[in-house]
Amino acid sequence: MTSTVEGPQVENLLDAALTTFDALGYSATPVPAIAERAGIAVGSVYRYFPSKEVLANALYRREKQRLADALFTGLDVDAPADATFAAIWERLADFAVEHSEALCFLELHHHGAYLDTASRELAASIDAQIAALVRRWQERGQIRGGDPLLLHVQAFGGFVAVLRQVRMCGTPVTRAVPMSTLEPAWGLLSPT
Amino acid sequence: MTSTVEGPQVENLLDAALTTFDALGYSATPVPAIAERAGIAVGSVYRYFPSKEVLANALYRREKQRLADALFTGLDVDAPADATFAAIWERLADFAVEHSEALCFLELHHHGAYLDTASRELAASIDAQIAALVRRWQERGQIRGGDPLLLHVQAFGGFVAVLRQVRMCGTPVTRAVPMSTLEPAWGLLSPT
Amino acid sequence: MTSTVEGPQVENLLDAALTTFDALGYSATPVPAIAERAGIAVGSVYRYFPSKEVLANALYRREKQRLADALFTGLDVDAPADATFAAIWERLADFAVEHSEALCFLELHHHGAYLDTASRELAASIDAQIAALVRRWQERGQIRGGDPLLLHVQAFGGFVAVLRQVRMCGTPVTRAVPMSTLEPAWGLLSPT
Amino acid sequence: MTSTVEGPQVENLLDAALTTFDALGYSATPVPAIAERAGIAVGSVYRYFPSKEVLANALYRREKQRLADALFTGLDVDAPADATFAAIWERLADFAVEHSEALCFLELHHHGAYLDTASRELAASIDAQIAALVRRWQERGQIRGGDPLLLHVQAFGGFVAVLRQVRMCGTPVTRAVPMSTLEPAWGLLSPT
DNA sequence: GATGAATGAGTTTTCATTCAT
DNA sequence: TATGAATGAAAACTCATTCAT
Repeated sequence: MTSTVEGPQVENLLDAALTTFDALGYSATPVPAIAERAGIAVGSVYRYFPSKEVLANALYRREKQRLADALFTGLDVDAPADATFAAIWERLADFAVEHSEALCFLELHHHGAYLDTASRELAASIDAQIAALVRRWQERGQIRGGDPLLLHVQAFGGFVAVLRQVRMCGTPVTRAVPMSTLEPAWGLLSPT
Repeated sequence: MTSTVEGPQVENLLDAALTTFDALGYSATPVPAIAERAGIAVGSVYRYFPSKEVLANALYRREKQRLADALFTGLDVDAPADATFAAIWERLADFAVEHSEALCFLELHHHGAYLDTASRELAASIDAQIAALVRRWQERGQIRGGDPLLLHVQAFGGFVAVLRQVRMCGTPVTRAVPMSTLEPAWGLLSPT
Repeated sequence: MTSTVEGPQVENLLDAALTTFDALGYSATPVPAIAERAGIAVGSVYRYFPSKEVLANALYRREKQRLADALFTGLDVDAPADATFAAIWERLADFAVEHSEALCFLELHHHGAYLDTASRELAASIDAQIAALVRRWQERGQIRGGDPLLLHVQAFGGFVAVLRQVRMCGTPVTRAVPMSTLEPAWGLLSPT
Repeated sequence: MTSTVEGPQVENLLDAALTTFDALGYSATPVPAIAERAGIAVGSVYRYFPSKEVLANALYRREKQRLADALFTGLDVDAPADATFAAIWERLADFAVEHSEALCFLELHHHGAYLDTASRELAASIDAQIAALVRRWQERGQIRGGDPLLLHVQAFGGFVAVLRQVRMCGTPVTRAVPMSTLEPAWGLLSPT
């Protein structure tokens, strides 16, 4: 279990960090900018996290976990692949509308040099869960074959790429945009 | 036409910058690290580029153009969509084997705050060409409908995501890996 | 009104900057030298001023205003020219004893390329006030004719040149030295 | 005798240095800027002068000597003070029209930290000659008393201050402007 | 507990000077 | 002899982190 700081002030701080990291990137984000957005003093940031790096890791894990929860909590994994996949993708679309910053942050910083072991392990564990689900679908013959992890990565990577593209244009992210990727994504997975 | 610095020393410098930006990201890369990798003195970097930002933009444009050339030079755009698409994807796979750093750099920095107008315009122009090709396929009824640019972004984003995933594991990038994304990608595009 | 940074630490910093600029000149003065003399860290300089240039401008305005205040506050401008002029020159001599660095800094940097609009405007405004006084004396027939601004510049320039000469020799600046310029300066102005 | 580099290329180089130092100041002037203005390569500068400092000193001495020559060559020092002084001032005015950059350079860099012994000695020697002339006038009772060197400095400082003021405005320096300082300057010197 | 001024190591950039061609 | 690319020390400036209040 990774020790996790909690409390409303912390959430506020992580929210501010997310927005700022999303806008500027990890390295280009000054801690004072996070503090300012959070409405607290710079020094207070260090009351909650011992360093910028630890803060970023806590944020990464919060968002990664949030995303996993949003996608998989109460999901019927025994339903046919197409139904389950559609359900996941709708949840993903909702998440994208609510938390587009989080999705882009996770994707861009997935390979960040600052990620610590705990963050990498959480990411690996969640990815493994997804890969397991993909493998079940493959074993049932409901989707195409191939490395389950890479299939998931390809599908998800396409989704986030579209999200980033739309956000780049300044267009507000409505549900329709991410949902437009559902059918192509299913085409990516569905058996030949 | 954007003015471009040239010469072998410049290529060497851009190569070094590519590797370093790819490893650390733009903001986290100190100019001395680029110089060291290029085997020149820090001051010499500034003989070729007036700032780190301009250097990064020159690199972005070089790689973007290289990729476009690799994918589209001499491509038979009148062939059926599946054949042309397979041809593109094979070129993409070759490019990924040779220049995986370039692909990841382009994807990660596609929305970088430091990109200047010339870089953004080049990117937009190349993306527009690709979108035009996608639209032709749509008009011929050879692939599914939907926003051509977003379809391209989704397919391409999935490819790069897989590439990044593989590179993250430390696995050397063989041709087989990127080629494994061909069929899913075609599934993403092919009509229902 | 030009925004002005204030506070005792700022005064300390400006004092240190004055001494250092006076000794080395603006361009040859490294910011660390100012910080060291002020007894603070380099980074702290930038808490108060965003750049060396802004710092130098703030200093220029502080000294220009100080000088103007020292010379003209409560001055009886209705007295005969010779009396008023003598009063000014005595104040100038006192100022030279107390703030010889400031006088030399102002003179040497009067045409500095780094001076911003606000500084130039302040200088122009103060010079215009002085020129107006000179003109009054001319209209009363108490001094010679000619461009009032240039007359003032000639008289004042002579004063500062003497001050610089004396300082260059390492002689401490006593009141006698600047006062020795009073009669020649009045000769410069007095009617033929 | 100070060793002096000579030749047309050297003159050209010193001319370029003068213009650039006058515009930017010694410290803020890059050697490449001088070379560019001289129309030669940077490396060639070092063929004539071993360092920027030596170059600046050579320039200082050339201009100081030129000025002295212009003012005093063939001057009738036995004529009455007023006549001799007027002659000097006319020569000074001519010099100002032809070489305003040189006058300002000399004045501004008169106390420059980079001046070497030879330059300081030349300056001292020339100033001493002038002071001697002033003393002769005083002994003849043709001008006011006081320290002859400081009297000269005051008169000359006023002249250059006017010149700088006019140049700052961008006005071209016509002969009328410096000549307007003659009468005030004589007033400064003339006996009470 | 919160604050934000202070710190100084680290970053980008400049430029006097050298030297291979 | 002239060149101008290369060098690297030093300058301006940033920012993660600390700590007195």
